[in-house]
Amino acid sequence: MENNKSEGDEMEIDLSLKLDSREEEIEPLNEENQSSEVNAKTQGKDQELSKAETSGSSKTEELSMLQMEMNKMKEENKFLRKAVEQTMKDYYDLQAKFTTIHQNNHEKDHRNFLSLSGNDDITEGLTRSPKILDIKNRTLSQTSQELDDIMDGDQLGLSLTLVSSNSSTTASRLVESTEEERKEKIKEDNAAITTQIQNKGNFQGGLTSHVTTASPPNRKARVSVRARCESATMNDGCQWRKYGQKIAKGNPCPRAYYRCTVAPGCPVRKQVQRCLEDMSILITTYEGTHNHPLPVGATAMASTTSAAASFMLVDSSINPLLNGNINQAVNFPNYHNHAPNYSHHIPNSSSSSSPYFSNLRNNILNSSDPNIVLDLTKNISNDHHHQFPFVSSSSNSSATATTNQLGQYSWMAKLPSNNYEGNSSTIVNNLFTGPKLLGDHHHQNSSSNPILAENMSVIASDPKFRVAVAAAISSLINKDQNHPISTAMPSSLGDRGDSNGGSVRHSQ
DNA sequence: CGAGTTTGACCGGCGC
DNA sequence: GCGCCGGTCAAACTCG
Repeated sequence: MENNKSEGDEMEIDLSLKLDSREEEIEPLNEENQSSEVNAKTQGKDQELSKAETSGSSKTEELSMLQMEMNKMKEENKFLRKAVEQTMKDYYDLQAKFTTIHQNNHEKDHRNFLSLSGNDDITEGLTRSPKILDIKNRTLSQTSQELDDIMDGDQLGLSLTLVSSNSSTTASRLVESTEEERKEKIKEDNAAITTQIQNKGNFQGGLTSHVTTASPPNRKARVSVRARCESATMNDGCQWRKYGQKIAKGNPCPRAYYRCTVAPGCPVRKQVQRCLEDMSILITTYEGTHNHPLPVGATAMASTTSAAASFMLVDSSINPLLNGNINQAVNFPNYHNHAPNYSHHIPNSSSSSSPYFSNLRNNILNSSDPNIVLDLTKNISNDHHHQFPFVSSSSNSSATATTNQLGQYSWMAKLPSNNYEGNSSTIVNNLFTGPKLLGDHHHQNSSSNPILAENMSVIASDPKFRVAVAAAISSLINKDQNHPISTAMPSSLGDRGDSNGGSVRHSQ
């Protein structure tokens, strides 16, 4: 199977995802067709097997087997391609909104507060939006209080905080700080730009991203991920070598230093440290950009990383259509099947030259030193039945992926089996069926759409997703700071364990 | 024996 | 200038 190399180059995403654009053009996505195709394939496979048993392998059978393999790959490619396209499209939209907010407010009050509440009810979304927007015109303390109220409230589910700081706050200190400390930091920093995207409702996972910028220029962007992880490190699909360990001030837990060993001279490093307040939380900080193609396992997450970036950058307060609509925040394939009017912006394949990308990057990079902390630890451990089985079973993740590419999207496993067997489009569409469902879910009854609720929590609690989010942002920032040699850093695939794809001595 | 880990030493930035 | 601290180096060690 061949990669669509030209497209991969343009998309700035490692398309060892094996997209087949030609097939895509010839066969527009059609769920019914896909279903019938899949059925036909499975039937054909059975027939092939029986033939092989009776008459042995012949060339014809071999050909048909290969053809089936090819068809299967085409299906996967179709799905992945949709995912990438949707990711890019949504990303542009979100970036544009972020830019607008940033420009409108950074002069008066360097703080923006965007909210993506899980309530998808558009009516309520409209009522919430003015409230959120009004924060921008409040005093700093008022804004901080607002932030605290929201963060402390049960509505907190998914949040993104972008902090543009003039202080000398270092990334490591930021990592070490607790949630309250970070909030405190936000309060104290008059130059902070805070973008908070929230998803209330039953989204169990919390996600907080802080982009902290310090004065010294030319510092590498960093992305820190706070995630619950029992193992020493989280598997992000790359190979790491530990080169040091230190006891950092303020945290008796040693901080381990790793550097990427996938390619010699790769500048990417990461720090791993346990959270002082909660030893079950692992803080992983990435720095630098890979100077090599990512491993196959890592590139499989490339589309997810973009989705994650978009996921955090939605400005629901501007666009009522986006309000509380997780589906539009996360770029999952075929979304426009449900919201055709929203698919107005199919991304230009040259993302690096896109003004949207440039603007977004500039917004962050203008602050000199972007550091991002992704906190996805909230409410995750409290609801174990929402945990996706792959999270705790690291090796299962990749094993599933070999069965089906969809297996790499661990959150899909919560879908009804009949959908899963049907086709990927149905799976995705059922996963996020739009604002209406989400809103109903929140305001009416949690049982109104238990599948959706589970899927939401699964997404946020999946370590892969967390790392993917970090990778997306890190990649975005580093592309401007460093030479955009590679794709998102770091891609993730699976939890730590024996799935590192290399020597057992390779650290993850 | 090679690759990865451990751990004390070293270096540079920063604040006082 | 001095000390603190984060980050890195590299020799010794461990492991398969």
